[in-house]
Amino acid sequence: MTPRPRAGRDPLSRERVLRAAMDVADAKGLDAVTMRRVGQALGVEAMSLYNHVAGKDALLDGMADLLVGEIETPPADVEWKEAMRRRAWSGRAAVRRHPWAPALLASRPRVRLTMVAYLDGVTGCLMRAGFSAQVAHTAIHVLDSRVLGFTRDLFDPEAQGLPDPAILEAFAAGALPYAERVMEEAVHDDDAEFAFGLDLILEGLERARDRESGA
Amino acid sequence: MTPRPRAGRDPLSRERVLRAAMDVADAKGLDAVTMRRVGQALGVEAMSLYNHVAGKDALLDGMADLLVGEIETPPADVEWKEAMRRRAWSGRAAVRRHPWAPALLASRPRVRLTMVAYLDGVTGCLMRAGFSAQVAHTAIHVLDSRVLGFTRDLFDPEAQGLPDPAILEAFAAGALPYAERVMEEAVHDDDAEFAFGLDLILEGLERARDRESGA
DNA sequence: ACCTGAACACCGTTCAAGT
DNA sequence: ACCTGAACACCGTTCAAGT
Repeated sequence: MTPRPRAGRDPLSRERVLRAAMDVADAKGLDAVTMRRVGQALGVEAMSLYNHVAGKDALLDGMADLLVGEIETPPADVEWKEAMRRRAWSGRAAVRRHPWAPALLASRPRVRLTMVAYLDGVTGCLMRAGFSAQVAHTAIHVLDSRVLGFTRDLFDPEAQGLPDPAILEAFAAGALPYAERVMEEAVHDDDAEFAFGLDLILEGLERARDRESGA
Repeated sequence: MTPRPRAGRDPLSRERVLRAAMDVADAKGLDAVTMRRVGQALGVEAMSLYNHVAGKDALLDGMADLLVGEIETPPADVEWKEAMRRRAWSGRAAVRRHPWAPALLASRPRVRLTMVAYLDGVTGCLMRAGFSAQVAHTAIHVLDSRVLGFTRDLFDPEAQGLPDPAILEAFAAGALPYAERVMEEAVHDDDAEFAFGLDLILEGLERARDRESGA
């Protein structure tokens, strides 16, 4: 006697809306993700989506969150290089599945909690392996742009506008311990970090070159 | 007796249209770049822009080109590390001036000639310093995402759709000699390159860590 | 509680018309 | 040769109305 949802169709949900949006993006590109078209993919009018998503912007944020969620998080006891490799390859595979990912992530005006959580995981992995907060911070900038390209100076309180309240809550709850340590312990000299990361890569390149021609 | 352009206003031009679009993006963000608003910034109706730009997409491509053009190209006799640093810092400064740059570059569906030319310059700098095409190729992937994030596998003929005819012309004219050598000489094993670049960075990080804690 | 239809302001683009 | 006004199809979003 419970009122059945209309003939054969599964009921809408935030999850289903976001998945449909990702499907549309996979099939026809990011620009094809319109409220009307996502609705159409679900057999529903565009306006129905607003019952499950605040608007287009929230829909895009939700897609970004699901995307970051597709990156494997290796258990804490995996050796650090192996863990970094798994994450990197997993992120790369996600971008392969969803070629619109870099454009989407680059277009999001605000850092999302999912992104900070992801970076917190990376930071933790490095710091448990003996990296200082300073070097871990640089490592993130170097490694991350390599895979997803959504790194900004997440840990610099002055670098962004008003942060997502959910991020502040997570910090207050102690849910992002490594991110917190980076904020407290690392010197936020953007230029120095950039120079450091750059030299680090350049030294690696030079060694690779000499190894190749020398041996 | 030459018919004067309308009272006081400079005549429109492709250059002026693109500059106005960049100004709008600088001031109000990339989403604010609409034909109507760019026209407004020039004191003109939106439809006038079509006399100087094929459409919105061409306008965005033009913005991307101007952006890449803002990156300094050091003379060929500058020592390679110094040249790489100058380019990197210059690109970084461009992104600082135009925060919408990563989103714009990530959103362009096709590689532009300006981008290939830029990468050709980088490749040349490295190869003149003794790098193999293989290592130079990897170097580009590693270095470039660090700064602008527009690297894709430019040199793999199968990796993209139909390339811009202007790019093919430039190749045919021998204007991109280093890009050509990379296409011919480098093995296009994307996975192997990714692994190599990743290990290169990881080794660098490990060394930085040991240097810090050891000394 | 969830979905809809009509409406509004805005978008890219076409085209015939102006000068 | 360049600019314009009106028009078209499409967009995100609001809101009153349906069930």
